[in-house]
Amino acid sequence: MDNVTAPLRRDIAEQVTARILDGRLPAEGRVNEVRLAAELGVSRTPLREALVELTDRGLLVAEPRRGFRVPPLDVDEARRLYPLVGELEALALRWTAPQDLLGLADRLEEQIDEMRAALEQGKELAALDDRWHALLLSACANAHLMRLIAQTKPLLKRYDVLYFGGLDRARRSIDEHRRILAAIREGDLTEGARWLVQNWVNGAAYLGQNPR
Amino acid sequence: MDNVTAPLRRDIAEQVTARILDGRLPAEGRVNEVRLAAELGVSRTPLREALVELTDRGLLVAEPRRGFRVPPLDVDEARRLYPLVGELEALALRWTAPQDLLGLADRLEEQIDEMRAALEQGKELAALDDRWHALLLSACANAHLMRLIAQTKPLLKRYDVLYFGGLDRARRSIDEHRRILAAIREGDLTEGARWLVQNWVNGAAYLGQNPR
DNA sequence: GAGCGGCATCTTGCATACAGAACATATAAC
DNA sequence: GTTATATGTTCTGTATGCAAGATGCCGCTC
Repeated sequence: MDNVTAPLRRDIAEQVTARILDGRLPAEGRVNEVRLAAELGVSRTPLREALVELTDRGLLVAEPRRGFRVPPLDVDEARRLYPLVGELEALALRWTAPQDLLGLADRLEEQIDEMRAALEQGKELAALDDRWHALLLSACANAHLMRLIAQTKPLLKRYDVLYFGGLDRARRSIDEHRRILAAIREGDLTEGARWLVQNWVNGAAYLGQNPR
Repeated sequence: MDNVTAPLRRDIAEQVTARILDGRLPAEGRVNEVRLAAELGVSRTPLREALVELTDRGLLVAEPRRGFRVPPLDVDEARRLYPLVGELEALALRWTAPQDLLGLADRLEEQIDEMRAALEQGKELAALDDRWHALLLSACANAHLMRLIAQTKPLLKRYDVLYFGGLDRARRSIDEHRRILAAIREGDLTEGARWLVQNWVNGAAYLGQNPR
């Protein structure tokens, strides 16, 4: 698919994103361009292009003459981000052709079964959950909406460390997925969208207390 | 407020955006970095940072080893963008504190009156319309949603040239604004959001035929 | 006349260089 | 002891340099 060599700033943006999400670039900390460039084995030029990109997505903030900073963790921000992603995904669901969704239904069900199995075995569900939502939205033709979703979701990952859902949350989420699937099979996308929003709003409900 | 000097890429991004919107950088055309940098009187480094930014916002596309291109005009894209902006603004309206909206009501009404006066004098309404929507959303506290809106709206401006609404559309739009304001005063944000979506969806309805 | 190959040129992508602003440390004044 | 100031260092923001891939032109072949 991608037969041409991707520009370096793409890799760099991913690596810097990973460092922000796992805390190697700590919240509130400033980004030292020369040091980071050295660690990544690249020069400052493509690094800065990547940093500009991440700034536009909200993963960094730029302060003139002071470079780039990792924004502070803010539970209030997280409580707003979960519903935002929920509404964006709901929109994408409502704007997907119902017959395309029906074509995905069997695979969506399979993945729900996999999640139940993983839950019983005590495995981590986050990756499976991401995959399910990605499949659900895979038929949405609104490229710009999909771009907004892709750019917003990483912001949430910063708060996964605060996330104390446990089994309770997992069971509830799987149940919500089943309801979304049922609504799709009945052709009621409005109902499906409602449960999709719920799925994300409930996610926010399981956020921990103020982290600082 | 902004007592520090803004980085050069901010100005450049604005100027390049202007050139895309008014056609000095034509659709389908490639961006020649050395020429554009010379015309703007800057070097390629901050120019490229600006181009990366605009690419992330969808105003440009990047092709590896071929630089940046202005994406083609696509009426289907426009027909999807108008409702998208509508839904985003509706979300912002629903997530604004009702009392804050009430505080804006008088000014919103004044601006509607200005628009009516401008309409009778045959003046251009686009700028007034932009200002009204900006005021309407000015109290929304969801920074990330506001960022998405700010990044998406410029994409629409590319299609203003295709826009043949005329007086009919203008009158209808002003009426929709009045209904939004009435809903705000009644405290019915759901109803206001519905009309706000309508306002944008109707905008798309006035798009011209296929441009190519 | 149409298609193809080779060569010169142009352009991008990345690396490096440099000037000025921000920062830190230490010294001086009170 | 605390605050202010001076100065050297660090870091960012922008400009410039360079190598490799893309583009275009010319002539050749059929």
